[in-house]
Amino acid sequence: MAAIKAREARTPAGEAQDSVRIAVLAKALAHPARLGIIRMLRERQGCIGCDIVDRIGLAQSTVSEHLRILKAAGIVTGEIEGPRVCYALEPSALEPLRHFLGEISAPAPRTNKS
Amino acid sequence: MAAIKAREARTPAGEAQDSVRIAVLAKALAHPARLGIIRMLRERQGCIGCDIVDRIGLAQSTVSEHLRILKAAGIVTGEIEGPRVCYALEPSALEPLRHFLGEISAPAPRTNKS
DNA sequence: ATCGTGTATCGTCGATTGACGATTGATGAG
DNA sequence: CTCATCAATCGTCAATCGACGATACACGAT
Repeated sequence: MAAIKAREARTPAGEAQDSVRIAVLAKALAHPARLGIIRMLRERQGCIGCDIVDRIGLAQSTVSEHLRILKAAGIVTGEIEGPRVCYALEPSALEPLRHFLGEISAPAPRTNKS
Repeated sequence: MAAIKAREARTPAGEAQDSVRIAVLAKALAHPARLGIIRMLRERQGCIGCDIVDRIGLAQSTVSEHLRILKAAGIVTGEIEGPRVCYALEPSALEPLRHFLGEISAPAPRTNKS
């Protein structure tokens, strides 16, 4: 997302790459409106269209933008269904973030580093 | 973080408030540098000071800012220890986010709403 | 008391985000 | 065909973010 100039950051390996992926997921969750959309999709699971706009209480274009971000992160999918679109949750997309949270809860990773 | 004008959003209850809290946590994780700091604190768990600056490869002021954000979210604590500061992880602070992730993985909440 | 080291804060800058209205694009109904 | 509806995109604007250097602050050592 910004590449970070990386003065000389020697991040261990593909860890940086992994961090970017997790950061994208976290950023997708970093807005109350998007959390509301996710919660709504969980309740009335399956297809929903413009109902989201009513429920969330933001302009249609704004909601559409939030949906775009969620889709870009892979957290929701949008299947075209006639004139409307059927949005659905894709919980597995959050696996990397879940894994990260699990990691940092672990007491000690037994790292014999330095 | 911006109050959202809330055209008329009738969010169920204190759910909005909860969403804000989770959003703050997610936002704190939404940057590769901050994820790197967290990972670093997990490895060399316990006190660390300016070592972070070296490891991350960003300016000292920038790292300090990231640490401020993490502290504001409650994810890390900074205990003053003589001339330096001892940072430590506070994994429990992420509990709301963890709970949210667990929720949306659940197949169906059996909500008899509308 | 002065110096050096390690942190925090300030001020600035460009880039990004979030919100909106207006417009455009599909698609099914009449 | 024409119309209505729903979704996506465009353009704009204020606010926030992320990075930096410079400066101020705190404390231990000399």
